Amino acid sequence: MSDAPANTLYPLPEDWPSTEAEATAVQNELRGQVVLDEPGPPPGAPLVVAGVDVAYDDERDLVAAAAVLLDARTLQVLEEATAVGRVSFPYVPGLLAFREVPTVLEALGRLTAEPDLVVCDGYGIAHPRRFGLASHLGVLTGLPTIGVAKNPFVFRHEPPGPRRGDAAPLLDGMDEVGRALRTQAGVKPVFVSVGHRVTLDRACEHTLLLAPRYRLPETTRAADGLCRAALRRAAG
DNA sequence: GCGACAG
DNA sequence: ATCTTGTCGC
Repeated sequence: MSDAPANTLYPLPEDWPSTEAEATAVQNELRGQVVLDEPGPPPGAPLVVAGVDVAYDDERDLVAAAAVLLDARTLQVLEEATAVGRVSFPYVPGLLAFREVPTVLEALGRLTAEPDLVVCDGYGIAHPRRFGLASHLGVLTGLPTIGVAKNPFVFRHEPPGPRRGDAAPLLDGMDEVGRALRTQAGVKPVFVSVGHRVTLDRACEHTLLLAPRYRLPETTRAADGLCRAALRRAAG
């Protein structure tokens, strides 16, 4: 019972860093592996989309991750997986991946099917070194990924229009690295960016299709509920 | 030096 | 992220 199934599908790199200096060096090294010239899975197609999220109990040094598979067309949950581990990295803005990725990879590896797209909490290339959580998870798994964040990070933006689907660019100089996207009329936008192997246009289309009723994508909502439950179960 | 800062 | 009750509204 104490032996978890080996994660041969999405192994954690052996040179996983433990200091901030090592972590930023890893980001600068891996950022070149992000693929930005693939369109990614077509929005509206009968895809299997994964949502991943993590919950923490710093007091007990516990972290719980969840990976959930949804039918992109019906938004019904197809499969759920969780993993519990120790908090291995402090929260440092810009280094979130080193806190979340190890346990997320474990949860993803426990799924019996591979998703066509992974939706992450946080940013992809809209990041100080263009290598946020979603891009990191994409490069390590090879899967198409996008980031849907709840709050602004390093890039400012104009307020998007009031209607569902309205968006405003997150600009890094001349580059549009993400979008503030209104998923519900009159509700605070979410912040979408490309992770790996998906265009920004499609990332936003997927986000809208996954959020027909609430501000956040159903993938994120499902994963959030599951990792919180897993954490409570692990903590007591 | 000071503030800002995904989860 | 997390600490946290009730309350307004569909």
